[in-house]
Amino acid sequence: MRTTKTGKPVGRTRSAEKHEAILTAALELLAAQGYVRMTLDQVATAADVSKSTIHLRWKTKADLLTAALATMRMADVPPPSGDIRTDLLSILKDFAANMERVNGIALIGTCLAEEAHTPELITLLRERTIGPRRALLRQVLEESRGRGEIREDADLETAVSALHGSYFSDYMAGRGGRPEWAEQVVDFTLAALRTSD
Amino acid sequence: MRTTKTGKPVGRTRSAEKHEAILTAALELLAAQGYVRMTLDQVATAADVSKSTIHLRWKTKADLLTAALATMRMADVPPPSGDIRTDLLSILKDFAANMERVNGIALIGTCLAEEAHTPELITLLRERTIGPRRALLRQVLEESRGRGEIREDADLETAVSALHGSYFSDYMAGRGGRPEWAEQVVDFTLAALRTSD
Amino acid sequence: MRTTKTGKPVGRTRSAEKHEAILTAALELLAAQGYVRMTLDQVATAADVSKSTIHLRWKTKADLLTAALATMRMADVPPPSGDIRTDLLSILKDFAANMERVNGIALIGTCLAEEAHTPELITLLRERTIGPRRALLRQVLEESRGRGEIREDADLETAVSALHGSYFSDYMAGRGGRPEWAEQVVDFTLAALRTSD
Amino acid sequence: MRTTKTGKPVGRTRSAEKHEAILTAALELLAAQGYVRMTLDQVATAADVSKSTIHLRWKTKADLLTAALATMRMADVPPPSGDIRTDLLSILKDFAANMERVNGIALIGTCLAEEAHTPELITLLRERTIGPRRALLRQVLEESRGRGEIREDADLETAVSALHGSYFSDYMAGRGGRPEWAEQVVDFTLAALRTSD
DNA sequence: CATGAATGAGTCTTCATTCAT
DNA sequence: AATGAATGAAGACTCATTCAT
Repeated sequence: MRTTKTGKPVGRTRSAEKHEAILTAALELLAAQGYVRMTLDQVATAADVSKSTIHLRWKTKADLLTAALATMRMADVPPPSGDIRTDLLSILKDFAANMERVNGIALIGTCLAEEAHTPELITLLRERTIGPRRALLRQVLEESRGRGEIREDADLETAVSALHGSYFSDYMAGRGGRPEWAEQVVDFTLAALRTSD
Repeated sequence: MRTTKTGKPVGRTRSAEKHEAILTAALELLAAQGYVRMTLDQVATAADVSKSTIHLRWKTKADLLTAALATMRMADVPPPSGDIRTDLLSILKDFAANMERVNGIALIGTCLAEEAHTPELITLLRERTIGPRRALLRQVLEESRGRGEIREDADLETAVSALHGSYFSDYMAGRGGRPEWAEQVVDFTLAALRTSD
Repeated sequence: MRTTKTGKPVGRTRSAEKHEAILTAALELLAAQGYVRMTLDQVATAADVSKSTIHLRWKTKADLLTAALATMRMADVPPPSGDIRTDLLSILKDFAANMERVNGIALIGTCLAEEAHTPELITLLRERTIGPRRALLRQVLEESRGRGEIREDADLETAVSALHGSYFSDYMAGRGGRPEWAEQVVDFTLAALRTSD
Repeated sequence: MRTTKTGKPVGRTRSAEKHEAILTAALELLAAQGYVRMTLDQVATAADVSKSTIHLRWKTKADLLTAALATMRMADVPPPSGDIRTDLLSILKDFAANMERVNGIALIGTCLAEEAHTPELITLLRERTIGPRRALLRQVLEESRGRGEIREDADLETAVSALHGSYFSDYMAGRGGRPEWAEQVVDFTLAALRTSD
């Protein structure tokens, strides 16, 4: 963008509200409709913007949706308490809440389904949400191991996969949304990890 | 195949072949392209059939895909050996092989993404593949518990979710396809379940 | 196209009327609007056909217009009389009549303007109309030379260009459509060619 | 360039540069793309100006292109030598050179194709380039006739059309760009015009 | 004056579905 | 039963033009 000598941008400035409204609408519609079914018309209407305004900022539909996904970020998790059970629970409950808030299952479904055509989607999801979430879990486990609460030779990565993955297996099996889920999987995991004394 | 009273197959032999060819093509394309991207033209071409022939048997695209998904069945798993570790491994490895063979992740992604528009898809998947697979796992665990190898109060359903779900978490995290996966998650699970003595 | 054993085409047969109506409409609109301005909607409406029907037969707009141009053919010119002046006149008058009937100037203009983007157009025009027309003229000249009415060393190709080209120069100069044109250019040409004795 | 009474250039020097840059870019793009295909964005980019700056000076696309065409002028032809053959050749060669330099065929094609929608274009072309070029030719012929080298009753206008028009016929026939063209058509024309003695 | 944002109208093309043979 | 033609309803993207800064 060109600027004047004083650094002020020349011409009319791009509306930040519109920008955000578009991305928000796009993300919601992506979750609700899936990549292909979602139309730019819908986004334009939802964001109260003309279709051309969207194209002005993102050249293609794929670009828009990539940008929309890139805005996704994990919500903040309370700081670790030092108690492994408490901390794992708090991460998983936040995870579940997040998934429900943004219709995460559908979003993930779309990204998986689109992998062959638009691989950026699942990559972004991985970087922005899946990776960080798993990292949080792993960190709690490592610290606990540092405190000697967990067996030295425990396979923490597998523990993370169990904690995180059981959510999806449950959803697919039709037992998603159970409030006990977090407690159950945490206790199960701890049983596998704890130093046997 | 239907037969007449005399045992001779009814006239529409040719039709039955087409029937199957269509369903097979539809399933493959569903996994490869996703629900919306897959077109009836593609199915028709792949099945070497006219588009009208498809519509003759299934009124709509959704009907066809529902039928296609309904044909999915778990491949046969070797009979239980009685050793819990062996049996769980054999089930999980068969599961992973299956997923790769039919591009299962993409298929599941599509069904999840489409849940709002075509809920039959995920339902079918659940009934035909997810449910049975989980049932197999559960059965092995229960029998082992019957033999006293597993704690009486063990949460078997959560164990199943961990075994099954870790596959998805791994995939999403970009660590799918690892051959060690099955061993690792089985050993992790057994550590949680075994009677501590 | 697949056919039955008896050679009869299978399924509904493609309407020859529609086919022709589309091509006719396309050619007319091409002349009236030019390549880019002409829309498939206009063609569909003019031919009383759905847009999809057009796409069923021609994959793209360029394909359609190429096909439309390819249908162009010179109208029939009366058989040569043996008198050079009569024959040249008859060819040129037919040429002028044709040009007016199909709005040839606009058509040629479009093909020239599109040369960079759709070179097939001018090529087709050349093969179907310009080339044959010039060939007719040349043939009359050659036969006349054979009869000794024209100088042996006369540059017939240049004569053809003068006869044919003066039409365009006149049009561009704003003196198109003059009924005397043909006589004048023929007499001029003959003056250049005749054996001086 | 305009100047104040004191001879100092008027303030909008910068503006005048832009003005010219726009017109130049427009003319080039008109020849390269044709009326409809050429976009104001392309012009703006080529002229290093914003689209709005264009609209500030010309209300519509048609206005701009009309103005652009109006800037066209024949390049200067060397002063007549008094020898008819030499002078005709020099005019025609300059003509051909011009046509190639500005992609004149495409430009003319566009103007002809657009005649129905934007008749100003061909009118301008006629006034600025075709007319003057033909006038040059005619003048040489008339002077030659004045010197008695050409028959009194010769049809000079037709001669001009032959000289000028053969260029287009040749181009359309696929024999454009031949260096001999000018000589051939001049000699042909002179053969028709010369006083037979 | 000059710029960039914003937009509405329009265009080609695709596709599930219905018709005619 | 099976085929291919025909279609209406969309959808992504483009562009001349108008606004706001």
